[in-house]
Amino acid sequence: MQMDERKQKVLCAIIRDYVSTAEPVGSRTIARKYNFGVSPATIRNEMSDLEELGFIEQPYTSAGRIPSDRGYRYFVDCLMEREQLGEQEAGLIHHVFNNLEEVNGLFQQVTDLLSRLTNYTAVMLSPRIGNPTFQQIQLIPYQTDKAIAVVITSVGTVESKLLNIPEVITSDDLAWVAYLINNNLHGMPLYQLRSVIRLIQNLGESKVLFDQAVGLIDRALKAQANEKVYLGGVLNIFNQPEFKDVEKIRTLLGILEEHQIVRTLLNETSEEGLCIKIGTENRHQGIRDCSMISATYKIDGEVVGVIGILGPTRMEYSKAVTVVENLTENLSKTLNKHYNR
Amino acid sequence: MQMDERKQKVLCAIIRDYVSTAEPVGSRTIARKYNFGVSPATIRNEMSDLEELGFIEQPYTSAGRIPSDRGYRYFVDCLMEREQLGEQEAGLIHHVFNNLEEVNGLFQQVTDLLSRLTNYTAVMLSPRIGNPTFQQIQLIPYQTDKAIAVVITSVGTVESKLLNIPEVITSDDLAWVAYLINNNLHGMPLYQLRSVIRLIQNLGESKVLFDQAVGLIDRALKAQANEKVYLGGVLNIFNQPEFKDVEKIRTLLGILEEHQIVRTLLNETSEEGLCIKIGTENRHQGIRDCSMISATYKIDGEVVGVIGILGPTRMEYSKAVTVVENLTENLSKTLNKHYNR
DNA sequence: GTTAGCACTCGTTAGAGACGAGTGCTAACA
DNA sequence: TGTTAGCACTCGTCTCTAACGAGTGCTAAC
Repeated sequence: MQMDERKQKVLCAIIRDYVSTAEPVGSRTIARKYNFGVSPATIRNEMSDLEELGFIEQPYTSAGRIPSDRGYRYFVDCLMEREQLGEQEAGLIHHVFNNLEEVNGLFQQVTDLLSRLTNYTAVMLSPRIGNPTFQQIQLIPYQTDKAIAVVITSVGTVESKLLNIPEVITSDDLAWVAYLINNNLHGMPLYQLRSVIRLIQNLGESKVLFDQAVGLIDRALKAQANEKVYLGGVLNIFNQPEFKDVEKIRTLLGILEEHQIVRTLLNETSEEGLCIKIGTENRHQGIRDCSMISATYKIDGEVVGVIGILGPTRMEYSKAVTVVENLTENLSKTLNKHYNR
Repeated sequence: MQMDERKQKVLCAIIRDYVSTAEPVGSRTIARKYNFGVSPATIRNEMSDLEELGFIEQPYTSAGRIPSDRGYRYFVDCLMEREQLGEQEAGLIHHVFNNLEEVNGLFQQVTDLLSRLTNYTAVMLSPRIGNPTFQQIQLIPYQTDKAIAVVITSVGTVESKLLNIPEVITSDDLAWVAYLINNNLHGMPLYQLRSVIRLIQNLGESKVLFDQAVGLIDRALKAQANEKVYLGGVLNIFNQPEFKDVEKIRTLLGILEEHQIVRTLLNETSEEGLCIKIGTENRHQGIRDCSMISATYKIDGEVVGVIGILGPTRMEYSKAVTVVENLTENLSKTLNKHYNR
C-alpha cells in the first residue's frame, strides 16, 4: 500500500488534532473539522489503511485513533513544515542574547528560554572543550593563616578556593609555590598533570599548600571535562495530561535529577545538527513515552554542547524544532563572538 | 476539662499511630496495640474529651480520629521526648563533617544529608554575613584582548569573570586599574561603593575596564548579601500519601522552585534555636498542610543562616527535631573552625 | 471510489446495594 | 464514679449493573 496525498493529509490532521486535544481522534472529527469534503466513512477507510501501515493505532476497539511512534516519525521526516517564530517569541530570544552580561549566566538563561518558548522541559549541556589545559594559578594571602587560590584554565574558566595553610608559610612562600606551579605545569592537560607533579620535590613546609593548589587545578580541569547539566521548566511536565499520574512524574523527575542520565541522553544526539527521538526510539526505559528534540551548538566550527527539550510524544514537533534550531544558532553565534574566534 | 496522664498517653498513641499509618485511628486499635489495659469504650470516652479539647478531629462522622494542628502542637510542646540518633545515622553525619573538602560544597552536602536522615525535603540558606566588604581585586591578562577579574570579599568568597577589554589596554594598565581599585575601595561595604567610585576620574581608555571590574565587585557583595537557597531530597515529597494528588505536588514544587519564597519561609525562623511551624501556623497558603522544622546556625556566636525540613503535618517530629538540631550544631562548629574565630 | 445505514464494541459514568470500620449512647457493673 | 458490654447508627469504600455514547467495520447502494 502506498501513501497518497490524501492519506498524508489525514495523518497530518490526526496528529494535529491529537496534539492539541490529547484525545483519540474519530473519523467524524477529521472529516468535519479539517474540511476534507468527503464523508466520515471515506475517512474511516483511509484510517484503516493508515493503521495497517502502522502510522496510527487504536487504544481499544472502536475508540478513535492516535498516532503511533512510527506515525510521528513519518510526519517529522516527510510531512512537517517548519513553523515561523512569532514576533513576541523572536523578541524574547533577541532580548536574552543581546543583553548578555556574562557567559556563565547565559546557559541557564537559554535553558529557561527554551522551556518557556516550547512549554516543555528544557535540558542543556554546557560546552565540553576538548582537552582543556592548566593556564595559571594565583595564590593570594588572606588573613593570617589562609590563602585564596585562583586557577585559570585554557578555556577561560576560573575555579577558586579558600585554603587553610600552616602559619609558617609566608607570602613569599605563596609566591614561590605559585611560580613553581606556573612554570612547571603551564599548558598541561589533566592526564599529564600527575606525572609531572611527581618530579617536583623539596617543598618542605610548603608541601601542604602545594598539594591543595594542585588539587584545585585538578578540580578545575575535571569540571571542564564534565559538561554541566542545566534544567529549565521542569514543572511544565505537569501541564501534560499524559503525566497526570504521580508515578510517571516521579520517574521523570527522578531522571532529570540524575544529571549523569541526562548527560547520557543528550550525548546520544547525532554528531551534528538536529536530533529527534520519538517514544521507543529513546534508549532509556523511563522516557519511552517521551520525545526528545536536541541539537548541538558549536564553537569555532566544532561541536561542543547540546541543548534539547523533553516532552510527551504528543508534541508540537514543528514549533519545537524551530525553537531548538533557532536557539542553537544564536547560542553558537554568541559563544563564537565571546570567545572571539 | 484537664489533660490527665491517660489523656496524654492516648494522644501520644493516636499521633504515633497516625504518623506511621496515615490512616484515621480507631479506639480499638489504640486499646489493643498500645496496651492500655482498658476497653475500647473507655478509650472512646477519652477520645471524645480530646476532641472537645481540640487536639484531635474526625474526618467525618464515625471515622477514626486524626490529630489536629493543635494536637501536634501540644504533643511537640509538652509530650515529645527527644530521640537518640542511631549508630548508622551518627556515622553518616560524622562522615560528612569530617571529610570536608571545602565550605561551598558543604552546604549542599548538609542539605542532602538532612533530607536523607529525615526522609523529608530539606532546605537551607547559606550564611548571610552582616555587611561584607570589598577586600581585593586581581586583574590577570588573558589572551590578547581579555582579562580575568577575581574579586575577594571580606568573608573570603571569590567571584570571577572573564572581561573583554579594548586592545589598547596593556598589562600595565591592568595593574594600574587594580591598584587604583584596591587602594580606594578596600574595606568598602556595598552601600558606600557607588559614592566613592564617583571620585575616581581620568581613567581614559581604562574606563571600560574599570567599570566592568566595579560591576563584578558589586555583584560579589550583592551575592553575599542574598543568602543562597539549597534544596535536598525534593523527591521525598512523593513518599507521602498525602501528596498523591498531582496538584498538591505541583504547588509544593512550585514553591520550592521559587527561591525567594523559600527564603522568606526560612527567615521566619525564630531568632535563635529551633522553630517548629505546624500546618496553619505557616504563613504561606501553599504549605498550610505541611510542617516546617528549622533551626539557625551561627558563626562567632552570631546567627547567620538557617536549615530546615518541610514535610506533611503528619511528621515524625521527635526524630526530625533531633536531626535538625544535631546538624545545626555540627554546622556551626565546622564553620567556626573554618573561619577560625 | 464514495457514502448512508446499521449492528457492534467497549470505555465511561451513575446509581444501588453490601460491607465494615468506627462511633455515640445506654444501661449495667465494680 | 469510672469502666464496660451491647447495640443502633453513620458514612466512606467497594462492587456490580445498567445506560450511554463515541466510534468503528461491514454491507449494499449510488
